[in-house]
Amino acid sequence: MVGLRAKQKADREQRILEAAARLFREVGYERATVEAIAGSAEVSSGTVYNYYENKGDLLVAIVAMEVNEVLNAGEALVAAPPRNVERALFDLMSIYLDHSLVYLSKEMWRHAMAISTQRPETRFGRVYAGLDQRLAAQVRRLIERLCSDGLVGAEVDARAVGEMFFNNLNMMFTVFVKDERQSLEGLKTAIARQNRTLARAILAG
Amino acid sequence: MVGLRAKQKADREQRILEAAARLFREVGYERATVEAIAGSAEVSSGTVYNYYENKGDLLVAIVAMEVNEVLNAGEALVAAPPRNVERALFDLMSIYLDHSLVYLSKEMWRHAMAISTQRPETRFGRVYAGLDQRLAAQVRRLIERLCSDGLVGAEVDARAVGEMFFNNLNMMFTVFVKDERQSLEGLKTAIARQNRTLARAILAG
DNA sequence: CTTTAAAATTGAGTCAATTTAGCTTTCGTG
DNA sequence: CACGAAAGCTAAATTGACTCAATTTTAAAG
Repeated sequence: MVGLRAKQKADREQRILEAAARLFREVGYERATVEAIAGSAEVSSGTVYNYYENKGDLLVAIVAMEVNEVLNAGEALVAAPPRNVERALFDLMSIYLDHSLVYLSKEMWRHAMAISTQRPETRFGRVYAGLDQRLAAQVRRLIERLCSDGLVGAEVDARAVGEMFFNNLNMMFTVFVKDERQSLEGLKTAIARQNRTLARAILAG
Repeated sequence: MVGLRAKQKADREQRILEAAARLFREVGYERATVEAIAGSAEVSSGTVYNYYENKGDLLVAIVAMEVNEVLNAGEALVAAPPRNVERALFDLMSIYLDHSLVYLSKEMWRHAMAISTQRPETRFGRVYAGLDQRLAAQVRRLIERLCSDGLVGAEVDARAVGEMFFNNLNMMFTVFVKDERQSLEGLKTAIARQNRTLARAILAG
């Protein structure tokens, strides 16, 4: 990172992303036109497309920040999980959920999910799917860890069970962001109830 | 349904829907322009908007046909399920999945899912969510039925368990339609594996 | 300090969904 | 049957994401 060009480039890229993040939150993803984002970052709309393939890429950059933070926080928990299966699951999911609306509004999540579904083969789609997979893998590793700690029966198919917990979480979160009225607390309570049966079933002994 | 106007109206609506279904399949949802659909139905693009709020509404009309058929087929199974929990679940899910690509391509499913996520408050979003809920309810009722048949333990939280099976199915199906290479057989095998642990855990006795 | 080529920016233009304004057809009524 | 209103149609206008050819800026060499 030397030379005027490199500095200006990084600067502009940053300004564009900040402008997008602010406008997405203020007026929503759809009503934030690329023109307005460009104007707010003091560049032309064409320049936005030098840095980001399309409008959605601006969104995935924000989602990636969000998910990377919770993945890091989750890693600490997986390394030393509570010695109680239900509690460990609840704590990990709480890390994900409590952080989920810090950078992104529900509306932004909806658009991010929609684009990743609509265009799985684009950069956006692949990045988003990759983030999802890393979350799923983390849940799976928690189960595996509890298994090797002897809290979960050794005969349990940790992979299958981990996937099921994650898929259920993911779908519940999807329903959550589609409903502006639902609260995070309500969501967490519902998921805890759903997890209970399976969590108890896999207890060792 | 009397008078020239009413007849023409029904006729046009039908022609537009048929043209849309054909073009969506032939060239894909995105490349099927409203202009082309209108042309194929021998009306102007503005007329399409008299019958359907937007392009997505054409898609939801097709999805609704699809889902209603599997709901009916599923009802028969719930009324007299196999006397084996894993088998009953597998059979119900097979009804859903085996039928899933009859009217809709994967690409059409992706767009349907995306739009319902993006705009949950529109007619499309509400209709789609309603169909999802009816499917979820059917899975839940299967569990409840197996419970009252004595195959599933009476202490089991049938609602929570049913939701978990359905959410897992739904998320696996979402991943399936995002990947053109994945086969229906592969999907069914993966889901059966995931279901196994929970299905065995809720057995009576 | 020029020159030059590569890199970056710009904004006018394209494309497809949706909206609109005005015209045409149908229908009920006297 | 003729009239006015309502319903429905169409072509044209609008909108916003995205492209691209022309222009400007930068950095390196002489």
